[in-house]
Amino acid sequence: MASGGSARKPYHHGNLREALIDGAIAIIQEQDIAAVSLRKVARQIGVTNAAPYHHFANKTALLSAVAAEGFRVLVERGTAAIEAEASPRAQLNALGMTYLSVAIEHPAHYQVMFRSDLHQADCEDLECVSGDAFGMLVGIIDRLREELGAEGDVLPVTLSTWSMVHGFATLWTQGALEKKTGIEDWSPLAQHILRMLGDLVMRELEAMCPDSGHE
Amino acid sequence: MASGGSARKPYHHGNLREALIDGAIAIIQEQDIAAVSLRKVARQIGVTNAAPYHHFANKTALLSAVAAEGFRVLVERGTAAIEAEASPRAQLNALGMTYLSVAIEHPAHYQVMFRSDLHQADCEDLECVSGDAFGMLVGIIDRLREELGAEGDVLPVTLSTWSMVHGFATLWTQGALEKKTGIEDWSPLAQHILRMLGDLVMRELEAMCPDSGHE
DNA sequence: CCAATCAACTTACCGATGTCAAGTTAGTAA
DNA sequence: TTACTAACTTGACATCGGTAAGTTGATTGG
Repeated sequence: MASGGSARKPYHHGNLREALIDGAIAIIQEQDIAAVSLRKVARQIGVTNAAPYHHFANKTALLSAVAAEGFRVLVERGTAAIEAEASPRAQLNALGMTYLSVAIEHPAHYQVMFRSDLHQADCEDLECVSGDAFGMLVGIIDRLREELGAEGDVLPVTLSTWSMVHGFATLWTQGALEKKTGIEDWSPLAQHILRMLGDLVMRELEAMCPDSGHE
Repeated sequence: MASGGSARKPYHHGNLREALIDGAIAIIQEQDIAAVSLRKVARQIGVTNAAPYHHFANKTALLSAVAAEGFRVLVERGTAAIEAEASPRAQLNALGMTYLSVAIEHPAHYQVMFRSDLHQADCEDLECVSGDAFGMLVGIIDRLREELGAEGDVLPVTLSTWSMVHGFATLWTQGALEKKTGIEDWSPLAQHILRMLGDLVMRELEAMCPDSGHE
């Protein structure tokens, strides 16, 4: 939507929807989820209270869009990390570190992604792109299974992986780990944990091979 | 509630502090964190807007007390579960299931426990009792280490355990796992994951034994 | 028995928020 | 030019967290 190239502020913003998403993300990055209000975002853009309601049904709709944008970044960076590695095992590790980097570098944005109480009930876009993110992990585990010749349901292994990485991310971003352990740098600890996690996945999948001796 | 035996509502409530905590928990159980407001809690108890401020500095102080109460329940049930098992390995599994039961049976209360943005900055009571909860896990891992004769830093193993269980709890209570997998009953899946996690802990600790062959 | 004290509670208010109804503006298509 | 419509504004409502100042009533010292 153009609305003319004049320098004076036009009646129609021209790109309010994206501006609202960007504005909300900016507040989230610089401050907090609690600091986000529709009125403040609108004010910063130079538009009145009610203007956002012509682009988002309510606050949760805007935050759903913010969450979706976060998943989009996660998928983008995750895909790049996966493609940079050859073996599925290395890909799993790379995806884990990328996931944690995204989460810990943008803690508030990460929280919006997983606080379902902030989301609209049935936001197709969000469900789709979060599904894509989950799909990256599913894909790696599946390639690993093929490589090893494992048979059976890999869902529990997949979910345990997601759980551990997500748990570490949330505990760290909430400050719980730093407070309890005094550790300041998350990266070495994360590497250690991802190594253990990778071993777990490998062993579980190996145990699922027909010739492994286990049932 | 003491404050004289007359049936008429007395000016002094007599036990407002605990009534506020119980009222907030009730709203959290029946509805949502977002449904909790100081005014609504006060209203249900039959007291005015400003009354809670004589017992709690602000809303976060009340929610910190609510969170602490949650950790107290967790420690109580966790301790009972641990004492019901003989081997550290079984204790680890029992503590995991108890943790997940508490979290999933009271999802909103569990969120309050780990949403540090809802807590007061330096709530000694909360830090103390949440430390006790972490201590249960630390204790089990330590007994396991002694039993196996492992040497070295067990913190990474401990944190990976906490991460996985906490991650599963948060993903489940946010509805992410149910939505992504279609699984309705968390318990069998949790048992499977806790078994894998127990194996991970055992193997890592065994690898830390002086005679294990690994460095 | 009385007066002083003090914590517990109330009243009245402030600014901010999410949301809505109704009106206004400005592009666009006939 | 006219009609239509999406985008935006105005103004309002109920509710919220929080504060200042006043009121109540139990306790205590004399």
